[in-house]
Amino acid sequence: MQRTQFGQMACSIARTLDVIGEPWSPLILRDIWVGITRFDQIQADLGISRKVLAERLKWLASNAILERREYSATPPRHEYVLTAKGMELCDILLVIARWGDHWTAGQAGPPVLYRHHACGRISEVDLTCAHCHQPMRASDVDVLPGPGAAIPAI
Amino acid sequence: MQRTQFGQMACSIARTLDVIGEPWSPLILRDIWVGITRFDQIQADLGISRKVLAERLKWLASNAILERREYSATPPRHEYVLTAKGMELCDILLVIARWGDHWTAGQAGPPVLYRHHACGRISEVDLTCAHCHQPMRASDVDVLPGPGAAIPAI
DNA sequence: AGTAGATAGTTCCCTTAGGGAACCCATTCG
DNA sequence: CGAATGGGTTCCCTAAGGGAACTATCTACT
Repeated sequence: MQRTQFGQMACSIARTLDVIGEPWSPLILRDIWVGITRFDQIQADLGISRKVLAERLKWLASNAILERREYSATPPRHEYVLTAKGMELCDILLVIARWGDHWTAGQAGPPVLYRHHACGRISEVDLTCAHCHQPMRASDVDVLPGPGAAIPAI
Repeated sequence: MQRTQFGQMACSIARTLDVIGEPWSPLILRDIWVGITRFDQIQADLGISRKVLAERLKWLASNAILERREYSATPPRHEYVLTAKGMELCDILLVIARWGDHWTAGQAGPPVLYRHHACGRISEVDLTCAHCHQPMRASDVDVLPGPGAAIPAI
């Protein structure tokens, strides 16, 4: 398909999508996040083609999102674990899941719930301002060119 | 490519990706968010194929993310505006951009900055717990099956 | 009147990425 | 020994993305 590469754009969104923007990547990340860490487990859970799964895992590992770790030498067995960089990517999943819960769950209710370690309650994320701690949503901000703006694009 | 449809999975992440998971969709959303709202403007800004852009806009409009609005009758001219549902999707972009700023910006610095309306400062989002208002990151939660969990998947 | 330009797409062909099944190889279990 | 498990790789087929050309409508200029 000779797909356009996003990595060279002067845009943090495009550059992030270059890493996890391909179909399946976020779902693979989700599986590893919740503890589905082995090749065959992920393949069975998602129903993804083995070929595509192998490609994605290799790509994510080469971008330091995942680490391929041997947990048994004989027979050689591997699992994939998140790096710190990869764990921070999962923050995005939390926000994606919240939108899906709000807009696509229907009367059945959300498929999963999130329990917050700090307070022990079933909760959801709020987006707040790092400075004033008030809600900070997409509709609450102005977007301005920053120092890395080669071209005036986001 | 006979791509697998995510919409039927019992997973809010998969269902959200079914709406905006295809390549380009998040970047189209971003453009409209920051005020690039007309077909040719978006096409020029992103360098996307006109065919794919037309397909994406039609899909996003049919999913009530965007609205196609006539802003001039003679000649007939249209722009695309975000619905409330679409504006909430942009919250995801805010978090995606934060990750990109942290991990891909390099020494040039972030390409764009975000000014928070409430406090007027250049800031970034924090993810906090809706209950206890402490930080709530992907590493701070347990994932449990919820009422809509047909299959025990996230 | 004729022509150029802007807007918003649609149509065409070509290449390549994803799907799916089969295959491979090493080790361990019964 | 044969079967099962884990972790992939290889093959072919189809459909999705890229890119350029084409269409259509109205406005503005010469």
